[in-house]
Amino acid sequence: MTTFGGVSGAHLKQFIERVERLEEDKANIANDIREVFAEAKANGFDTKIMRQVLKIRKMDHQERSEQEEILTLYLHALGMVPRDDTVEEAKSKAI
Amino acid sequence: MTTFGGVSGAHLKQFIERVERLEEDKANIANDIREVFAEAKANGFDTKIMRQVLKIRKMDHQERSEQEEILTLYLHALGMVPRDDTVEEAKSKAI
Amino acid sequence: MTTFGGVSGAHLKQFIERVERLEEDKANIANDIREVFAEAKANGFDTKIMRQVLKIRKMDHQERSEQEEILTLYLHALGMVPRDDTVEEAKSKAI
Amino acid sequence: MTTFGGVSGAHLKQFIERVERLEEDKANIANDIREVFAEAKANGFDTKIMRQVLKIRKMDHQERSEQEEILTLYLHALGMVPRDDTVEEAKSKAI
DNA sequence: TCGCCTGATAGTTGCC
DNA sequence: GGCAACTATCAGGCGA
Repeated sequence: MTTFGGVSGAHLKQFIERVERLEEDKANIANDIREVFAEAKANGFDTKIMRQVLKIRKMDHQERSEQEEILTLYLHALGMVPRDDTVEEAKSKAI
Repeated sequence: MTTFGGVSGAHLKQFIERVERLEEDKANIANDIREVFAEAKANGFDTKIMRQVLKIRKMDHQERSEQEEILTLYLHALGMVPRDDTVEEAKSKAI
Repeated sequence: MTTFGGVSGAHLKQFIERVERLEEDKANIANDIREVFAEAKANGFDTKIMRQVLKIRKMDHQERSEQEEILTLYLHALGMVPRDDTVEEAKSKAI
Repeated sequence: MTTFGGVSGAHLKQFIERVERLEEDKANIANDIREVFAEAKANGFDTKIMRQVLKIRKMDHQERSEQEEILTLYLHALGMVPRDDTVEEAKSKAI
């Protein structure tokens, strides 16, 4: 294997190309999102407001995640290591 | 269908949720990219250099795209509306 | 000196106004640029092509900068901390 | 003079380079602004809040400009073509 | 002239 | 904690 200063060129190339493929996928999805907004706009929706809605919903989810995290902390503090389904159960009750 | 102020809630919800699903996919891919960098780092590669390599490769691609675009612009400016294969031909000569 | 909550109003005002003056200068230059484009357009030049030319020239400069940077990174990675004139020498050979 | 398809290369080059010089100036000013923020930060100011202050002041100016514009419109509508100092006088009274 | 759309800019998040 | 990449917002330019 070709190496320069102890660096494997082939191995490096693998990593570089994996990142490039993933970034291509990410760019494609970004395009898809743009298309959804365009379609919504064509249907008379205000994209700026849609973005605000998305932001608020995201914050809600984050808040919920933080609450779940706090719940887990409490359970640990109480010596009650939560099984996943316990947390699920607790969450469903909390809703 | 339920509407508020002439806005279809159901229709809007469709768009919002489509965007949310796509953004979730995008976030997952961003995570994958982070993991690839972490793995490369664990294999002794310098992520700073990797990022630089990626940046240069990206700029190369962009520059090629830009130059193809300006070629098309020139052809239009000269009244030579390019058929696709004409552009392909010109590009291959330019290389 | 007047302070509110330990914040010096006068001192803050100095900074704010310096930024505002600079932003005014920046806006003026943006206007100058617009005027140059308008003048070029009045002389029959296609501004779209001009912008494309500018973009490519900018990318050329950036790419050169990026490549110099990665050369420096590589030299460091190889334990060859570059003196400035060494880099200059290497770059001139690379050209 | 060299021309391609009726396009003067030399003339175009003049415009391109004028724009590039102006953009360089603009970039320099942007750097200056960044330095002012850095200096303010080093003096204990919160740059995020500073930016908000700047935004609010900018909106105030815009609001004032709009009011001046409306005043001018009214004066015209009344057959009173405003001399500049008249407007200045009216504005100072309005404050 | 108005609306769209792309490019510039400001803000946020993640990395070092 | 500072810095850089990325994202979202905004304004100017273009075409209908």
